Formats: sequence, C-alpha cells, structure tokens
Amino acid sequence: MKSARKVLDRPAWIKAASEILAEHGIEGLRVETLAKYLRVTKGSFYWHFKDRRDLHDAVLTHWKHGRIIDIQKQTRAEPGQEIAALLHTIEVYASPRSRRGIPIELAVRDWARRDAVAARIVEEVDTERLACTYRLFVACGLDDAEAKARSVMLYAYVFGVSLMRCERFASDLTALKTWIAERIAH
Amino acid sequence: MKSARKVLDRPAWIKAASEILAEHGIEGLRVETLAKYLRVTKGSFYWHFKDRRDLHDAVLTHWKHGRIIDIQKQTRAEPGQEIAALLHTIEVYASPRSRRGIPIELAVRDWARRDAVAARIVEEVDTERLACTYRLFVACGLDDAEAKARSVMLYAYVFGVSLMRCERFASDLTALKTWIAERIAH
DNA sequence: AAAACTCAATACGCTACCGTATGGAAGAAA
DNA sequence: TTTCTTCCATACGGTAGCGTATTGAGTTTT
Repeated sequence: MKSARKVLDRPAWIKAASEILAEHGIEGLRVETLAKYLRVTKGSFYWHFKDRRDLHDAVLTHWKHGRIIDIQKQTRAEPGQEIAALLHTIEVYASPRSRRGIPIELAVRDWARRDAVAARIVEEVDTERLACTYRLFVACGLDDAEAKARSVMLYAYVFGVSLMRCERFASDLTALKTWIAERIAH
Repeated sequence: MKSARKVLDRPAWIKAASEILAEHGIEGLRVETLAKYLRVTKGSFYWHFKDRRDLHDAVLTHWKHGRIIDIQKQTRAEPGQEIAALLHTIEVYASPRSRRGIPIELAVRDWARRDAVAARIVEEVDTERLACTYRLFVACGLDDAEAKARSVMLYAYVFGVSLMRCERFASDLTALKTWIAERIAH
C-alpha cells in the first residue's frame, strides 16, 4: 500500500530553517542539509524558494513577526502589574531554567553583524521591544530618560548574560539573576 | 633590485586570523582567504599550522591571553579608585565611540555556542574577568552576593548592548549609557 | 480517463575549500 | 661554493554546496 505523499509547504521549510539557524547559525543553514533535515531532497526547496537568499529573507520576516507578537503579549499589563510584566520579560530570557527564544535571538543578532538585511530587521524588532518596555517603565512613574535607559539595560542584560559562562564564578545563578532582575525592573 | 623576502611568522598569521575572525566570524576564517589576505598562498599556512583546527586553537589561546592581560590592567586600581576603574571597564566596551575588542569578543562568543574548545576558553576568560571586577566591587564595600551580581551585570550589559540596535529608540545614547554605567558601578 | 497542476528527485556544471605532496626560492651555516 | 634550513607556491584529489534543467510521481480538475 503506497502511502499518500506528505507535502511540505513553505511555512514548514521556514520553521525547520529557523531551528537550524538557532542551533548552527546562518552559516549552518545550508540548502542541502536543510533538505536532509526534512527528509527530502533540494528539488522541493527550489520549488518553494527562489534561492538561499529567499529563504533567509523569509526566515527573518518570520522571526520578526514572532518576536513582535511575543513582546506585545509579554508587556500587556493591567495597571499595577507593570513591574511583574517587566520581571516576566526578563525571566523569559534570562532564567537559568527558561531560555526560550535565546538561541535564535543570538543567531540572528550575530548574523546581523554581517548582513545589512538582518541588521535592519533586528533594528525594527529592537525598536518595538524597547518601546514596549519603555511604556511599562513610564507607567511605573519613571521619567523619559530613566525609562529609556532601563529598557536598554533590560535587553542588553538578557542578551549579554546568554553569551556568558558564569557557572565557575557563581554557584547560585538563580539568586544572582533574581537580584539583577530586581535592580533593573525597579 | 629584488627586495628581501618578507617572512611571515606564526604570530603574524594568528594576528591576521584574529582580524578576519572579528569581522567575519569563525566560518569566515578560511585557509585560502586568510592566505590571500596576507598576500601569500596556503603553502605557508601549512608550514606553520597542521590544519585549520590548529589555527583555531592558536587564535583562541591568543585571545584568551590578551583578554586576561587586559582585564587585569583595567581593574588595577589604587584604593579609592575602584569605581573609576569599573566605569572605565564599562566605557572600554560600551561607549558608542570606543568599542575596542567588541567585534572579536562577540565572534568568539558566538563560536563558543557551537564549539566546545572555544566554550572552555570563554569560560576561563569570564571566570577571570568576573573575579577581577568582583574584587573591585568588594573593595567598594559591597557584600559577596551583591559584588557577584554586579560583576555579572556589568559584563552582561556590555556584551548585550553591543548586539543591539538602539539608535531609533533613543537619540542620545551617550547619556543613556552613562546612566546605565553609573547604576551598575554603584 | 486524460490533462493540468503541485511538489519532489536527480543529474549536471561550476566554484569554494581543505589537506597532501612536491618542488622552488631565499637565507643561513659549513 | 655547497649544503642545509626555513618558508612559500603550485598541482592535485576529494568533498561540500549552490543553482539550473529535466523528469517523475501524486493529486486535483476537466
């Protein structure tokens, strides 16, 4: 009994590409290895995408939309819950146990250091994100300058700490990161 | 008049490789492109190095030594000058005008996400660096936990902010970064 | 059932890249 | 001057990777 053909659509390719990107960086995202990852050959890839750059652009657009939707969700807070929302935003990225979205975040940012298209997407995402946290800080009663500074500090911290290896320096990273989060959020 | 042969030694190769790494990342560090960058062919490369991995290891060792010497210099402070030394440490990496060492820092860290040897070197460098700033914070009168947290926060911030694109969010980044540095250092 | 459409496999040509082997060139030592 | 040492150039073989062209297979439409 010949099984029905399992069809891969363009979004499936983009999703798989995003996984490879997160783990291997942009140089690891290869047409033939991606096809192999999906258990097909590259004929299918070239049906869906013009070339590798087309895939890159699709992955970036997908990442951008996902990040912006996420940040808007994370920073939606009832009055009086702003600090909790800010702490949650930090927690989502910086907690030793919950690192959601960090691998691809770092991969895209490293790519952006060398690719102008990626750099522009990162700029859009950063602008939106910083604006969201800025509004939370302002709702906490901070002035313009301080709200801006804390927004930058928040994201700089979560991205930066993900690049570091602190385990030999401090044994209780959970407590340490909680301390930092509290200082950033208020 | 035939000019004397300009001889490249192993350190010259390592230095050039470090420049390429900083700008193009580890995947951009190719034997043949590196040789071309140095205006020779790869015969010379293979005289000095066994293979590409040998070059990688040499570059990492070189980076580690340079970083550790730098941090020890930067954090050498007369009593009463600890805050100034901490602010200087932040300034060296995070100032919009002075980004010394950041490109290669980010390149090595991204590489370390995927390479166990690089990861171990990063761990060594981080451990040393955090210990240096920790001692400065302790000398400022902070307790163990706070000194540790601020050390992590300092480096997380400088690395993270280098990955971000804040220009559209805030026009006066110098003042903003000064505000953050002050909050981290005391 | 035949035709049209969608999706995927494969062959091909070309380039980049790595590492090895061999020979050449320059400088130093005998 | 000859020999030895150090360093470099080149040729070669093999693989990875990209994109294009062509064909095959499954599904949908007529």
